[in-house]
Amino acid sequence: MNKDAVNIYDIARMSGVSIATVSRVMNGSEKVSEKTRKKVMDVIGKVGYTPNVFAQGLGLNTMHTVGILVPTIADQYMSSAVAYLETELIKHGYDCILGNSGFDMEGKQKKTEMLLSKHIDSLILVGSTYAGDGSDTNATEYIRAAAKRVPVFIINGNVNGENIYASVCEDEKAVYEAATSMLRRGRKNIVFLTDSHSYSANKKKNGYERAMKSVGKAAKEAKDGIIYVENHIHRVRDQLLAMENLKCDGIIASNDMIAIGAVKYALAKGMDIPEDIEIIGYNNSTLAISCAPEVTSIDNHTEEICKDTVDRIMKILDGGEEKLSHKISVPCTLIARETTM
Amino acid sequence: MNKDAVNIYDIARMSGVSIATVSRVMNGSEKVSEKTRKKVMDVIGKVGYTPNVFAQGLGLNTMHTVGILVPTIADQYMSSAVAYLETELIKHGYDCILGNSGFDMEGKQKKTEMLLSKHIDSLILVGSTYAGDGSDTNATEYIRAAAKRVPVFIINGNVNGENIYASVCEDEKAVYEAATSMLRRGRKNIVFLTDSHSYSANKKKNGYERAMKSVGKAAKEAKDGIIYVENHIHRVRDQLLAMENLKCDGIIASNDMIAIGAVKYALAKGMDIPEDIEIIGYNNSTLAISCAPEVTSIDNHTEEICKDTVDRIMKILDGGEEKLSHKISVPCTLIARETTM
DNA sequence: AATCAAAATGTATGCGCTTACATGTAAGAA
DNA sequence: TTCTTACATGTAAGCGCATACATTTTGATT
Repeated sequence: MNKDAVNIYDIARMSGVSIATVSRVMNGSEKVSEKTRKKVMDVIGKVGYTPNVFAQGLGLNTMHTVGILVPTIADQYMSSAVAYLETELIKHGYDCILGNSGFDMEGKQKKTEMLLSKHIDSLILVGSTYAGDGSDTNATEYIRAAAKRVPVFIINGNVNGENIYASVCEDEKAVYEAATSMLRRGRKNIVFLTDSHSYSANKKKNGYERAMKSVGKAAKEAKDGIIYVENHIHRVRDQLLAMENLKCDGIIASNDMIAIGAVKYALAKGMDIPEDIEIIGYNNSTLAISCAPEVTSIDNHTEEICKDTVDRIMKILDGGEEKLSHKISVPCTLIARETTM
Repeated sequence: MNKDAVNIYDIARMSGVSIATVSRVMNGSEKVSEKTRKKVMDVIGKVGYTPNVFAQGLGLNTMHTVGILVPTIADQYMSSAVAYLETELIKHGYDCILGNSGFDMEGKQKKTEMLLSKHIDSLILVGSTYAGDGSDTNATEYIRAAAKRVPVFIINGNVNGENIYASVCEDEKAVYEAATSMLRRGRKNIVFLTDSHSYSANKKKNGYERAMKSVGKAAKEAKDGIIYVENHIHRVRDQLLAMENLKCDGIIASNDMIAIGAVKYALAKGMDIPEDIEIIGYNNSTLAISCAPEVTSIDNHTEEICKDTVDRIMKILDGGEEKLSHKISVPCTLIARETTM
């Protein structure tokens, strides 16, 4: 069906040179006289030749392509990250192939295989480097395997190993500070809502627990303040409404979707926001400002992290094997809105 | 960097057969004795051989890959469409390559080239088949060019031509009915908010205009009810607030983001929703329920359309050249929530 | 004009795979 | 046992390109 028809031999014949010369022209080699270059380019311009990437790849074993793996693209955070990454990669002449893995190990593994089989030059994993069930045992095994083939970059996840590089945001600190500021404003019962056991979710939980302990709560009490919910506005609301002895005046959520569920809960309870209850979301996504009241949220600088990640990829791919630090951290920023005092 | 090392010759040698036999085993040819098949599979299982897709593609000129082009993946509608498409394509053994084109013609054209150069078996365009400025002159030229190479499928867009297939939703009708129902409830001043000149946006505008005319409004008046805004919650709100002589008791928006901007406007004005003003969004996305009050929205059945599109692609790719209708329509559904009576 | 270095161009090989065609082999028929 | 046939396997060509190496051309120098 896809018939390119015109190949390098055609161009060579039509412009009266050898295929080597055509190849040189295509690749901008400097060992071509201006005259023949022009001659060849004219022919190409006329008949519209595009090199066959398969043939190129076969010889060079590279396709100038980066694979991006996300658990699901139908998520604000993921899709915006992909958009940033793609924009940045294009600038450097790289295309990207997307893999939508789902949250389960098997999907991730299969999609990683798929991407590798397409001879990507590097692999980017966005978020969720853990299996959905929280197990970590061999969850990272497939990542290490991938890293034997191409450099692997992880955005907001963490796996140590040869040829693996991570860019993370300081989630632990951000949640700790958010919780601490609530405490400072006199909140007594703060809970943390999350739907995930991902690396990043765990960091947030740690930040929450640390803040709770810092005001004298027992470890168990701090842990009990963590409530697992589904990543769905109405389900969060309903789950909280169903918890009869839930008494809280502060909520921190691991993403904005959940935070909005919390807002709906508070509204359903007839509480005043932020007087009766403060709520802080995460990711500072469009969702945060779509709600009324608009939700205070922690911005994790996705764009910055993505840009930085691409820069580092290029350092490895283009440039020499200059040593890169295997992990960099970016601080988060609290964006105050109407759900906090 | 990416060293597969083990190739078909290795496997052939290790299992004491010819490369042709290995190839037959890999491709499930029936002309292989059970014994040798097993022998080869054992070796493959042991050393982990994966065929080089370049080499395969060179010979076969297909990569079992479909290209998906979106103006931007950082958009609820687009990203969910991509997720549906990808899920469906995988089931049929096809991978997908994503192209993020931007809304301008040049980007679309370049990205289309990129995707085609990757030897996709088919191209899917999601939404926005028009140039951002509303011009249509040669906007569709690149699509027709692409269609000469592979079958092109358009989701929620419209281009006629050989080898081009479109799946659209009945936007015109949906908006007409939404507006009509508002009118029936006694609304006098209904406006339509949009940020786009896309095919689908134009259909919605037509539906609005038709509804207005049906209650005796002049053509000009109907046209004046269409207000162009930016696709950003706060900017929509501010733009509406800035229109001093805007008096309306009904708003229909071409997507949920804009609808929420309208909600914010109404709230800022101190209006009661839906008593003083009714608001209807479009796409029935997560945004619609993230707002308070939750926004009535028109569901355009993205999942259904995507599934259907993939089915049709497969009919063409796998099956024979059975004739497909070049355009199918799916009706929309109004999901009533708190912003309408 | 003769010489030589540098620049331009051409030739030929290999990348890993699929597949048409050639060859070999085992089972059934005579 | 010998021939036939169907089935199993092997051989080799070609997909389109980049590139090392070989060859030719150019132009500067003597």
